[in-house]
Amino acid sequence: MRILLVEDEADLGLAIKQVLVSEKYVVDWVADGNQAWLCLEAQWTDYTVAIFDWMLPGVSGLELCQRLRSHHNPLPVLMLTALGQAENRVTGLDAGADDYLVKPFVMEELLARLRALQRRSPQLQSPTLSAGAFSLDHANNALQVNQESQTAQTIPLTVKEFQVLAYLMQNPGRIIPGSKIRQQLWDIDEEPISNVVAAQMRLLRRKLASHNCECPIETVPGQGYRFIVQS
Amino acid sequence: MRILLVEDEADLGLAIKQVLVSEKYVVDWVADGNQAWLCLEAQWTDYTVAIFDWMLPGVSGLELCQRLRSHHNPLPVLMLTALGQAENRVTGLDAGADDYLVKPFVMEELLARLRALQRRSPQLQSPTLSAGAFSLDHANNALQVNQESQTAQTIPLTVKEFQVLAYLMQNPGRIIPGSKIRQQLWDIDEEPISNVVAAQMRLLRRKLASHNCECPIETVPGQGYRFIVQS
DNA sequence: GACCAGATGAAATCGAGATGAAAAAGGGAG
DNA sequence: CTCCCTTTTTCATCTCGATTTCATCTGGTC
Repeated sequence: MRILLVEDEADLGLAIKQVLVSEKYVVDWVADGNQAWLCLEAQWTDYTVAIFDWMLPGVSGLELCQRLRSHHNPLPVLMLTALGQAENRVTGLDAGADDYLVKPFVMEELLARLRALQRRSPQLQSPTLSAGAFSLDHANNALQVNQESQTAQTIPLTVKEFQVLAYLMQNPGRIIPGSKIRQQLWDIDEEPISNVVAAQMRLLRRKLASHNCECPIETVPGQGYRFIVQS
Repeated sequence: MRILLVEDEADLGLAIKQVLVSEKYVVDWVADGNQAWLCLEAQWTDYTVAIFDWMLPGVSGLELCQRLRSHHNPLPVLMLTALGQAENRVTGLDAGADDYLVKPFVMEELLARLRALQRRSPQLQSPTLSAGAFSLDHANNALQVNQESQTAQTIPLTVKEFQVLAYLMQNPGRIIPGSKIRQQLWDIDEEPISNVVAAQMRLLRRKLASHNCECPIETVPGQGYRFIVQS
C-alpha cells in the first residue's frame, strides 16, 4: 500500500509517482539517499515496497539496500538502474535487492514487477481483494457487494475510500488502531491532532448506507476499527 | 505486563510507547537515566521487562543495567543502541543486558524480541493465555468461554478488563492482593486511597454475569483476588 | 458496637470518535 | 489560465463509552 520511491531525476520521479498514485498506492517520493534513510528509520511507517534508483546523491540505492538487510529488514526492494550499468545487476541482487529494472522502461513493466514482488510478500495490492460479501475491484475503483437479501451491486469509490477499505480488508476481523491507519495511508508530517481517519470513515459509511448496504466497518471504542466478516 | 521504557528521543519514545500500549502492555516511559532509576527503586512496581536506550542524559542505559545486576535484580533488559555502536554489543551483554537491538529497527522486531525474552521469563504477553474454561484472545480483545453447560462464546473486553484478566490468569489459583494489582496495572502516582481495582472487578463481574457466565474471579477477604480453575 | 476491606450504584470525568458544514485542494474542460 | 465540480481536510461541536470517584452499604472481625 505504501511505497517509498527514491529517485533524484525530477521528471522521472514525478512520472513514477503519478502512475503509482493512479494505481492507488500511497507514495513517499524523496530525492536523495539521506532523506530516504530518514523515512526508513521512522519506524512508525511500514512500507510495503521500496523503489531505489541506483545512482543517488548522498547514500546510493545500493547502500540503502545493504543497510536495510544488515538490519534484518525484509522490505522488498526494486532497484532502478541506467542502461550500461547492467553488469551491476549481480551486485544489486547480492546487496539484497529483490528485483531490478533497467532504465528507460515502460510504466507497465514497473507495475508488473511490483505485482511480481507481491507474490512473495503477502501485503501488496492484489487485483481483487475479497472478504465476506465484499470484494474490491481494483480496475474499476469500486466495491462489489453480494448481500443475500439484495441483488449484487457495485459501488464506485474514491481513491481514499478505496485505500481505507483495502487496508481494512487485508486484515479482516482484526482490530486496527486509527493511528495505524493514519500512518499507513496519510502523509507522515501530519499533526497528530487530525481526524482525517474519522472523517473518511464517515464518508465511507455514509456512501455505503446510501446504497442501503450495511456497513462492514465496526468501531471498537478506544481501540480502532475492524472489518467484520460475518460467519 | 508492565514495561519500563527509557528513551530520550521524543519521537521514538512516543512511537514505541504507542505500539506497546496497543499491544496492551502498561508502559512507563521516562526520558533520562535518573528518572528511570527512581522508577526501578520504587520496588512496589514490578516491571516485567525494561527497555533502555544506550545513550541517555544522566545515567546511561549501560549503567542502569549494571546497577540492576549489582542489586541482584533479574529484570530482563532489552538494550537499544544506535548504528555504529555495534562494537558495544559485547559490553552490553556483559553488563547484563538480555538482548540487544540496533536502531533503527522495525517495530515488529522489537515485539519479537520482547516475545523472545518471554520464553526465559515466564511473565510476558502470550498470544493466547488460557486457564480452565477461559482463554484470552489477544487479537480480538476478547474472552473465550467454553463452559460445558453453555455453548462456547466470545465476550468482548475493554483494555483494562483485558489487562486485569490477563494478570490474574497468569497466576491461576494464586491469591493476588488488590494493592499488587493496582501497582501492576495502574499509573504509579495514584493516591493509594482509590478503589479503581474494586470498581474494575465489579465491571468485569457484571459483564461476565450479563453473558450469564459464572465469574471465575473470587475475592479472598482481607487478602486479595484469585482466578479459580475448577478441576 | 466499632472497624475494615471490599462491594455497589450513581454521578463526574475523560477522551475517542462521530458529525455537519465549510474551507481547501485537485483535476479537468474550455 | 480560469472556472467548475469532485474529493479531501479542517473546524467546531456533540455523543457515547470507558474509567474513576464518591458516598454509601455489607459482612466479617475483634
